[in-house]
Amino acid sequence: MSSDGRADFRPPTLDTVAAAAGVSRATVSRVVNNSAKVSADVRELVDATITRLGYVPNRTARSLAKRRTDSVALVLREADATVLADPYLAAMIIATSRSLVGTGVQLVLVNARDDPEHGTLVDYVRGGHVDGVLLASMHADDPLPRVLVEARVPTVVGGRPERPVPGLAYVDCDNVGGGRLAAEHLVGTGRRRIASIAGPPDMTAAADRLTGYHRGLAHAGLPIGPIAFGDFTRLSGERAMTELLERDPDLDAVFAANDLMAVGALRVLRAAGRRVPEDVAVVGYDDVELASLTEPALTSVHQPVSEQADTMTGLLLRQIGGAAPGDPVLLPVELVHRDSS
Amino acid sequence: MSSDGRADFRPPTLDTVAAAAGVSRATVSRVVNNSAKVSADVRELVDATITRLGYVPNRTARSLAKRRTDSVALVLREADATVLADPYLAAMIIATSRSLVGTGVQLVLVNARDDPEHGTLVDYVRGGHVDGVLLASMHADDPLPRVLVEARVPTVVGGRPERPVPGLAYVDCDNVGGGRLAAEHLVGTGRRRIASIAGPPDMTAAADRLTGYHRGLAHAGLPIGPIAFGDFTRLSGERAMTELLERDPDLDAVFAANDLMAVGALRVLRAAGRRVPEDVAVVGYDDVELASLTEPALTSVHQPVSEQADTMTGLLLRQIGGAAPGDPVLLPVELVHRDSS
DNA sequence: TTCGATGCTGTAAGCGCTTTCATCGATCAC
DNA sequence: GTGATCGATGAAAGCGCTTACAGCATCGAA
Repeated sequence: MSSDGRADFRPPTLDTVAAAAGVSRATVSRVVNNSAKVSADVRELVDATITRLGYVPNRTARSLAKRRTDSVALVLREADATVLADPYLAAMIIATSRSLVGTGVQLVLVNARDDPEHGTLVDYVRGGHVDGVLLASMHADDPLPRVLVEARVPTVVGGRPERPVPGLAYVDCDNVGGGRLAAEHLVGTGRRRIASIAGPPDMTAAADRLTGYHRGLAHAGLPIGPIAFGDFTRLSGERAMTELLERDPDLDAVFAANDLMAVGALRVLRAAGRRVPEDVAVVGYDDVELASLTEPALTSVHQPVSEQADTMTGLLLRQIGGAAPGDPVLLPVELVHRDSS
Repeated sequence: MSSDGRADFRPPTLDTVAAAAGVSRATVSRVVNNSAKVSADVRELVDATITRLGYVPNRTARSLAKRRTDSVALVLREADATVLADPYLAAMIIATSRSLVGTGVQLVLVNARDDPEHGTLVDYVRGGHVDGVLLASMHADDPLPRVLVEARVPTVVGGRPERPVPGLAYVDCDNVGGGRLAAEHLVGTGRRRIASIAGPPDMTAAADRLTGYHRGLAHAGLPIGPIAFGDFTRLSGERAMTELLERDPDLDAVFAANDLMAVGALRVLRAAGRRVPEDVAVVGYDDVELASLTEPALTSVHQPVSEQADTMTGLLLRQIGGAAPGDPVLLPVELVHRDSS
């Protein structure tokens, strides 16, 4: 009665197949792995037995024997759900998943900030359940990349780490260039009192965009307008925009460090009776799908998410294969002009 | 030279620790697993040795020995990126990830439609790299749930499967109720020529919403208005709305089976010179964040994503623990009234 | 005929961990 | 003092697979 529950069920193993086919385990293994040195008839026999028995190799056992799991972790370093709701991160997850298709490598999603102890993640990773780690959404003070490198875990970071870690590969988008692009665009369309909603200063992406934006203004000989900081959420964008309007009611443009905050700005501007783009031009960043759906549609700096994901997984897999980490990669961005500017 | 690459690096094992501490492997294992029968001083000694050596247990080996991986797969059955861009799915991924935090169970993300052969996924899952499977975004003809149940893989489906599979647990939201809610709301606000943008008929969520919508209209004694089908993408929503306007230029309301399509409808309506909600009321479905960001903000049927994810993982973990699959769960939905209706 | 290739196949030693079972003092009741 | 009991530890047998290495025909060349 209680003995036929699924707990007792055991799928066929290599031994089962070997016994049924009258060959050795090794031979079956060779057939399964398409190893060359098996005669045609034996291979056929074994194949037949495999399908007859419905045998499926046990990946865990294989991993143990080969010391390789064929899976990589994507770890997101964000504390709360609000930030995780950022469509850019979602896009990153999906893109990463897609770029792994066909490689036989599986994606393990790890939300690390949520772990009770900090050590857990490193232990997990070092515990050998994944061959390598993709790191996204990092903050400046994060010790993780260094720890991983020291533990000799193949690692690729999405975005530039705060300070260089020797032997750490990363793939960044040209945030400085993007910020500058935004500034130049606004200047180029005649705006002169440009404000900015910056992202959290502890994230290099945010800092770099701000730097680029400053350079763009400086290059045009314009003074740096008021700046308010947000945390990449829409709500923080609304707060920042409100603050900016108070500080300079006559501003004629605003550059937000991501689209979500730009959307917040759009709302506040509308509520304050400003017309976009007539009175105030708005430029966002990321170019998530949302940007094309707002009213007016948002001009935004496009990030090549898929390309970034592809590059990251490519570097990681090469590293897992034994190659050196390789140099940092910087991907170009471009401005997508829509109705808000 | 070439012999000190990372390929040759081997982290300490149980044996290493045992030898260093002068005890047996078994004892170290007991300490690591907090098994009770270890004397205090030995435990202390072993703990010290562990930290000194920086030992981390190898999860793969443990999995093999315990026949348990402590990870589950979330498989998404969608072919192309467009559909995967649906924020509802993204929310589902994040929510699932979050609901697993603290359980010690890892999430493996599998995008199954992309696999070259259809069999691969089943093999992967049966291959024992995961203890169970969460299935999302399923289509009617999908044989996967039945296959999984037959292979005795603990499985929980998100959404109602097309036809009942004995021994298959699923967690659905009340789509019939939601459709009805939408219809009643529109009727209740005086709309009489109500059209609908339905989702793909091969997904039960879409079909059920349509059913509920029909019932709501029937209950109010209203005729069923024109219906156009989309595939849950915004573009398909635009196409559908265009078609509906042609078929009935005087319609005064439209119910879309998800928010993305509702957004598409909003655009087309605006382009056609209809005011929302004055001329045409619009109701969406899912209540993703986007719904509150459109202009006008979208009335939508709210789906309890987090609750669904929590329930699914709960059921799955129980099932992995040996419990019976349990009865299907139906979660209630509610209408969130905003400006578009 | 003999020897060395050559090509398959089997043997067996791991991979690093868990867990049962046996062992061995120490403790206790009598 | 004796046997029963108990708690802590070790020995060893797996978990299911890979992969040297060895063995054994078979074949061609000398």
